[in-house]
Amino acid sequence: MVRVRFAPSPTGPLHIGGVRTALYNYLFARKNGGKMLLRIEDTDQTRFVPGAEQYIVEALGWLGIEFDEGVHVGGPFGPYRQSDRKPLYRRYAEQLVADGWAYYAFDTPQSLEERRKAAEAQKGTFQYDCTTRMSMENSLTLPADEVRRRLDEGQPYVVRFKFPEGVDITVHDMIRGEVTMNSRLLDDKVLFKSDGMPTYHLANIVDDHLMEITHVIRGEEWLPSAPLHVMLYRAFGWEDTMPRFAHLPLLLKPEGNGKLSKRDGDRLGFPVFPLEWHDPKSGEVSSGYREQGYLPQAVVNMLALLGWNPGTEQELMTMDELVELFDIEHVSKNGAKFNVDKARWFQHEYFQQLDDETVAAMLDDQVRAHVVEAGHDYVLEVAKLMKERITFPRELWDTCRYFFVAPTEYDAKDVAKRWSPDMHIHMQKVIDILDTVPFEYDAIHQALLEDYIKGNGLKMGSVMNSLRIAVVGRTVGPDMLTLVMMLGKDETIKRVKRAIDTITV
RNA sequence: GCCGCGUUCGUCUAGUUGGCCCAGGACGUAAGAUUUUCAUUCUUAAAAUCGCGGGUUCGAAUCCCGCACGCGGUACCA
Repeated sequence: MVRVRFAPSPTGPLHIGGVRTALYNYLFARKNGGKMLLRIEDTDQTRFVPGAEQYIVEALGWLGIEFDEGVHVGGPFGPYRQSDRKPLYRRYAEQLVADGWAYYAFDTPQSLEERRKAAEAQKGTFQYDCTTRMSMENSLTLPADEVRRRLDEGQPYVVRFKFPEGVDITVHDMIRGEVTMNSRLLDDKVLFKSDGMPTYHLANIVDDHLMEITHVIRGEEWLPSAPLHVMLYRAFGWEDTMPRFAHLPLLLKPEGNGKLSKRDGDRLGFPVFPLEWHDPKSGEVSSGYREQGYLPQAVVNMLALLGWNPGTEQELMTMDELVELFDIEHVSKNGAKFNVDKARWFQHEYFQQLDDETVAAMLDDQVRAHVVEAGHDYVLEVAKLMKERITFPRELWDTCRYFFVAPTEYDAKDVAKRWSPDMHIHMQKVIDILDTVPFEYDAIHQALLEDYIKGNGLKMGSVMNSLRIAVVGRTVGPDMLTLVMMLGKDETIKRVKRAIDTITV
């Protein structure tokens, strides 16, 4: 039975790279008929941000990434929040010490800092490892009774992993193959902090083991510490049930280099967060995909293809199709630069798939927000007609407004281009035609386009676009006569009259 | 510095066992068609000496070695 987990730290809003990690875990679980769980890794009390956990749950819910177990839905392996599991970790740390895999260290942050400074002064770096541990204050160098005494006195200590010297540790990564590192270069990582909380490394291994996780799919930033994790499984004697690892490539900035960071989003004009985030401390607001009007399916599809592809030329996939097609072996090894244009394209594609009724409802909301008087009952018709030129819901009002309110000003450039001095005469003729000819599409088409414009050798582009300026305010929009039919005779004539009176060339 | 990972059109990528690749698709860009306009749509084009340099081979993007560059890690953060 496949069991995977998404294990974010509640230190702020969920980054879009984290969302992708969650998505890949989800796709992998579903594809293999396994379980997906959400575990909150809040072992760093100093970085805890209120609301972050709720944000994570809400964001993933919005995107349709569902969990079988987790902090918000419960489950047989709970609790799923590491702070709620706090009492459990000390025992494991002590077991490691008892078995000789770890030791107590009493070095203060200041003394550690001094060692680092001293090393730096000699152009070296200090690392707490097999070469230095015997010159530090720990249970390896202190007499046993002294260690006992300090512990009994309640002196602050940490538990460090005692990396065996000179062993090659190989991590079998599902995406990268074998990655080998020598323990000589690895440092004695703190497993248990002086505040009584475990570090990521300890908590992660203990919980993954206890929760019977079979596959760990996480960001590439964890690859360097993967050997430590492998060693921990060995030290605990859990190597036979050790999960398989997959380290995902990072999401990079669109320009330049480097990891996509929280600041890049608004600077570059696209969100890096799924949902808008209001920082409780600074009050700073970061935009979110949802608030920008992105459809969750578009975000999911776009994210899925950033670092993975089905091996075919298919690019548009529903969540179900992604589940069906997903294959961790097809995840690429190199980092992917985030591309805003592609994100917009996905959004446009998915917006087009929306029901006319759905789009109409969105439009209706915006119309109500802008127009005081009621009386426009063709919202659905407008939605049908205008949908294809919309990417985001928020564009609805701006591109459709002339269906609901008459223009109050006329685009100067368009006027200069299309409204010739004799246009007042032609527009007056348009009014006459509308007034006398039966108000039907074909009849007006015949009278205006065929008989008047073509019959008199006038320029179609000039006259029709001037009419458009009069009715719309500028030279954009759908078929002119369709628009006129929708607005009705009176409203159209009113608008043309006003244009004649207002526009001076 | 040290360790690790990576490197195919501007971007995301196809290319899994070397020949069907003088490298395919998509986004974006350009041109054209359609539309009375704009957008949509459609067609076409430009765009990668496969990071560089060696090698192996009849033949390499694909295998080997070296180098360069980028990124990640190097915290009592995750």
